[in-house]
Amino acid sequence: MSHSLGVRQAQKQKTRQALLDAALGLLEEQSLSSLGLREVTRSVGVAPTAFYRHFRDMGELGVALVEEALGSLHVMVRAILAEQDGAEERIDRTVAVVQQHVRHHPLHIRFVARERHGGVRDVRLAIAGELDRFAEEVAAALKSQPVSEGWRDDDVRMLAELYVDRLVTTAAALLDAEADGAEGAAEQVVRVARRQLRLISVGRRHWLAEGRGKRDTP
Amino acid sequence: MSHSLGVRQAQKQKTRQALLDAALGLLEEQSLSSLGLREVTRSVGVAPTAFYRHFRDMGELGVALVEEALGSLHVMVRAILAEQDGAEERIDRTVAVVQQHVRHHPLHIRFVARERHGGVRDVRLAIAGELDRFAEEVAAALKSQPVSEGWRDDDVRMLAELYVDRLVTTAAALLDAEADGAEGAAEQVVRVARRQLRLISVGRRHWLAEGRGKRDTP
DNA sequence: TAGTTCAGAGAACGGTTGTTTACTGGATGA
DNA sequence: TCATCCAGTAAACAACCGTTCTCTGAACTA
Repeated sequence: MSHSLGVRQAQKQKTRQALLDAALGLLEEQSLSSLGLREVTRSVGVAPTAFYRHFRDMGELGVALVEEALGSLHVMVRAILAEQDGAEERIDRTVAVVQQHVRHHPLHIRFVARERHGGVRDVRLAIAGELDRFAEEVAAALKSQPVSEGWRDDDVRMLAELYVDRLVTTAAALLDAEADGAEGAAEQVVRVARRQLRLISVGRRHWLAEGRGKRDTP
Repeated sequence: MSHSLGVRQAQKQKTRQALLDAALGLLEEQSLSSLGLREVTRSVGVAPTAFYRHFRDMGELGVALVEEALGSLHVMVRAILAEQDGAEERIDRTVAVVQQHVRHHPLHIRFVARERHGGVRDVRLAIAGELDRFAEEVAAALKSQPVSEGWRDDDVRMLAELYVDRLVTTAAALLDAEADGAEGAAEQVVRVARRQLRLISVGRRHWLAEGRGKRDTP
């Protein structure tokens, strides 16, 4: 893969990225369905009509932002689950990675949290699809752990979704905590998140002995 | 409390409610920050200026909608937690109540899910405050259960937040499931939610023996 | 009954929006 | 070198927005 993109294509991708960046910045304090095309182009410093050279409408830009924001999740899950430490340490590492991810990409996290149930259909679907893929990866990773021996596949999946939702919620809470002045707020969120994951982990270890059985083996 | 409201006040509250209802309906397919004042009044059939007799701006209407949507949560939690059945049956009842609540007030649920991280600050704060109160009630109810003996207060609170988040997430998922054609989708969401709550419940019962201790009693 | 209050109507304002149409001028490739 | 392509420009459009000001008439109060 050479860097031969041509001056033409290179410049185009440059302004395309500028549009994405400008939109992401403006979306810190409003939602996608209220963000205007002109607002974005004005922020970049190009003519309104230039927008159409890159996106059909704001919805399409939103979908592009989803890929940009959630594409890096996959390397993240691998980084976490590759570790061979104990469950306790892995939980701490997981929360730490989430916290540092929020610190490095606050706007992306904000965007996803906001538009996950937002007013633009295509964007909602894109986020749902991406989170679904993410949950599937987590499920695969969980399944290969010794603790999951004897688990039904859909139970593993159920657990994975529980984890994913918790991580997303934690990320959103961290964002609010770090934004809203209070000093120890972020640390408080981290501590609660750790204990919640730990409790889920405890439930996981006792699932087969106690949680199941009751319904399936009469 | 007599019904002496006066014809004047009665009529005013009537159109105020009409504005709220119309807004809630329009918010099914867009977010609050993109909903226009004129759009709402047009939907009701009154002049745009009449809006100001009831709300300063759309944000204020949004806050009113939050109270309307989340005010009924408190009777809900009491209804669920008042039951004296086993943990298993209580979980099934809880999910059933959530499902029926979603069916009866889909627009309210949609609104809360969407604006919880939406673009209007005051509305976000109102929702956060209401959910906080809700979590506090759940915590109080959990604390009075035998299983919580020996639990630290902030651990109970941590568990309560875990439950509340799960219920909110489940409600939103149910909404999407019932909207998006597929027949068994809602039932699938219900089954997963039940098992997730059950797993958390298992973790809860083994928390003191295994989850704690490790950190606090060396 | 006479005077006051006030929810809602009506018209007008300056400003912003998305989209169309026609254009320019530098990169591109034969 | 020269014709082609195409990212970005410029102007104009009708439609919509939030907000202000003035007015009306029915419900209130004294």
